[in-house]
Amino acid sequence: MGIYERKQREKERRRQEILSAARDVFSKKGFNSATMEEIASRAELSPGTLYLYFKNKEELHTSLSIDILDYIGTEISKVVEEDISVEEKVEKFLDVFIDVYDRDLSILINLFHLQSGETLHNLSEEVMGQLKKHSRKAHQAIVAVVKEGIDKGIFMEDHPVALADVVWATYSGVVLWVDSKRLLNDEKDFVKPTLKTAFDIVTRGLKSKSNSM
Amino acid sequence: MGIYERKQREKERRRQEILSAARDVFSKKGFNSATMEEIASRAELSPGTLYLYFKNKEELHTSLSIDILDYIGTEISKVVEEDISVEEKVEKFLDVFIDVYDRDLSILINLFHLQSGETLHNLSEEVMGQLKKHSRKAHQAIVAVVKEGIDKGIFMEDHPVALADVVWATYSGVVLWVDSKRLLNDEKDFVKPTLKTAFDIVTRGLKSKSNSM
Amino acid sequence: MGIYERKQREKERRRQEILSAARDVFSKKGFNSATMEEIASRAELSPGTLYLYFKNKEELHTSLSIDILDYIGTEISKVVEEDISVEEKVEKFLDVFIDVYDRDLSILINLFHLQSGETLHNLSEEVMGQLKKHSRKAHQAIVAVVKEGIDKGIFMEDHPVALADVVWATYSGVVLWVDSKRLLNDEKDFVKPTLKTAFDIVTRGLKSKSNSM
Amino acid sequence: MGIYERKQREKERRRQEILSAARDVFSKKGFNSATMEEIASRAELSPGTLYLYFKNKEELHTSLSIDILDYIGTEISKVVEEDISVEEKVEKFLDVFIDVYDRDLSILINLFHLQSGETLHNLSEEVMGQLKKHSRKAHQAIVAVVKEGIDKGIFMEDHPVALADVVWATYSGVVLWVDSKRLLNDEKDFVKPTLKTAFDIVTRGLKSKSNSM
DNA sequence: TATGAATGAGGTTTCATTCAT
DNA sequence: TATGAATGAAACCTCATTCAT
Repeated sequence: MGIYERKQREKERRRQEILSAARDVFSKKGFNSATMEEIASRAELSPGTLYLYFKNKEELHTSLSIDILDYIGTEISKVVEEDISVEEKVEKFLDVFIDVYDRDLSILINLFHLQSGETLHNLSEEVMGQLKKHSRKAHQAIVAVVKEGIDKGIFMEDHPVALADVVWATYSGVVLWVDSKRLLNDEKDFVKPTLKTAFDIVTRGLKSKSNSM
Repeated sequence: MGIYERKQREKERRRQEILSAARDVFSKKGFNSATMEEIASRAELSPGTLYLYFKNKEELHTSLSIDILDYIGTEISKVVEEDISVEEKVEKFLDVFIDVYDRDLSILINLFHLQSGETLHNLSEEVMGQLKKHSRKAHQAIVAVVKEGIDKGIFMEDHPVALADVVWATYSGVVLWVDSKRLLNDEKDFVKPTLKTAFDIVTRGLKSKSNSM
Repeated sequence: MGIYERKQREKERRRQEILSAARDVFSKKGFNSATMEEIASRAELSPGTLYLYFKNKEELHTSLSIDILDYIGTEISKVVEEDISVEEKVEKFLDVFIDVYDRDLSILINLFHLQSGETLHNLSEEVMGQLKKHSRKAHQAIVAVVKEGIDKGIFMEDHPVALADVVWATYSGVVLWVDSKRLLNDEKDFVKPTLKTAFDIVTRGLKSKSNSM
Repeated sequence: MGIYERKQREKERRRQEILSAARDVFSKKGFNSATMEEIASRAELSPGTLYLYFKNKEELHTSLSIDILDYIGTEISKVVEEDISVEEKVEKFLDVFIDVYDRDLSILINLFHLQSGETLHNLSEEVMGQLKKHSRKAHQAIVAVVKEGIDKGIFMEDHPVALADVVWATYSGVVLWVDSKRLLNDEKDFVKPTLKTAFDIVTRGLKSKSNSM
């Protein structure tokens, strides 16, 4: 391994340390209340160093979302290629979502909150591009499966992109909605069963072309 | 009209003016970038006056969400009592949602973003209570219709609260997701058709008790 | 009683109500943290009304000090005329001071804090004049007794004004110092015994002309 | 000198610069009218920097008092160990007090005003602790000398702590009282002669055990 | 590359005071 | 005389970001 490579690797490691510290702090405090100093201190670095790796606070925050989007995209894409039925694929999607939910709920919520007009400025072209790329990757995987379902005559014939949107929207909607119900009413967490119910309903809905309304 | 009544009415009018100004500014700038001074100036008032009507910035912001929640709850509740079929009621829900979407997208998005841990502090008991009250009202109306569907043997038998969650989650999920796709990819706004598709699928899913997977 | 007189009396009563409310609030909160609104509300008046009776917050506060100075001056002056020995008069001074201390420690402390450069501005000529008048009245009573002591050959011969200053300064010094010790160290209140000790020492010192250092 | 030491020293120097600027501004304007911005500007620093060295305005102000208390405590303690008579020690106390008075009257007054309930909040544990420490140090030195006087049969037998309180109270009382007379009546400053008179009287009082009242 | 002290703009909020009624 | 809604100045303090070392 050349000296350049070693340096690159070292740099990437440091970057990950910062992201990890940021994840902790953003999760605990939320975007506004989290301070760059606390993130730096948790990463055992000085504030200034953060800016060698990330353009600004916004971008550091977004990078976390990209990471999780990347994970979702990768896992979902794997499902597409598997040699199983369409129904099983949809069920595997659910597994991926539940897996992500378990990994880091707060970042997931951040991800859904990402695009509120307010947030999408200040991002560098590169970060913006990555966001798009990973977002599309996940979405297209879902589209592929929906298409397969249509092609095989299992799913209703409709615009597959819109159907994929529904799948994805249902996912994010359930996570946000149930989480907010929990916060508002001190109810216990029931995201997972609701996600299961939602996917059942949506899958049934997708399949019910024959006896549609 | 007594003098007390006139004063109350005047006070309420002023409150609405502030809310209106706040709506404009929050929509344009987002919560953080919006300043109390700008809101005050748009309402043609001094900054101090805002604090006679709202405890702080947070609460002013939340009051906007409460307004829209109130509207949703009221409109949806009306649907429940109407003398139409369950399927038509669900379609009317969709109309309400689309109506709200048309009225004020940005505040709607704010509403969905409201409950992110970070935000739920600093709210006075009263505002918090209202938030809960209106939120429940809307939800319970949906539950009522889902129950009616189950009772009439039209919808699959399942926990109706969870089913109502799915309906609501689908709604908020579609709005958020499609809006974010628009922002991210400069695509055109296709929230409404996607909402339509989503409600079709969910309604079919709910009805497909006989030929479930 | 004419209508004018009745009005005057009514006005004075209202003034006293405000002063009483102000005393409570200033005592509890201190000058800065006390708000005109709280004082008004406690006096069951509106904020604006306060300004019909007092030029500003500063002056309202000072009026309390004047009241207590007035009381001290009056009581001390009575002592001067009494037909008792000089030593007994000094002891009666102590009684007056302890009496005042018991009545309203916080206003007493305010009185001593009154003159900190920062405070003496903003006072109307009239209030300023009253402050001087009452302050002098008390002081001169002490001077008179000290002079009597000197004349009767009981007290050391020295500038009687300076001696009176010492008496007065000892009084205020003990109150402030012991009170601050209490606050700082959570000790119990021992102002009264220390005042007694202080007056003993000072009286002895005043009398010890024969065996001076 | 190591790099760490140099940094420490630099930091302390900066702290002193801020204290010095604060002293000027507080003296001129009083606590409330002084602004952090003016202090910063006089120290040729930005407002934010002040908060790197002091938690808040309150604490910056108190730190000035601690400095002067420290000085008093140190100087008075020196006197205790000297090989001179008790009477001379008391006279040296007076010198210390006059010295402090000359150095910085306004801060001295601040010191006496410090403990008025209103002020003792907002102080960090550390600052509070220092305040206590230095306050005690000075007081205990006086107690030691009073005890010595009692032991040597020079001073009256009484609770020495109370006697020391009287000494200290006399000092602060004279400074406050005479200063306020000056402000109120536009008289000239006669703190020093009055202090001298007061100490004479108190010392005589302390010594007059034999021919007490 | 890393530091971390310093920056300084700018926001929220308070509250004494005013004035139209 | 009394009201009390409105004012608006101004203050404290935070914290993302920079830059000399």
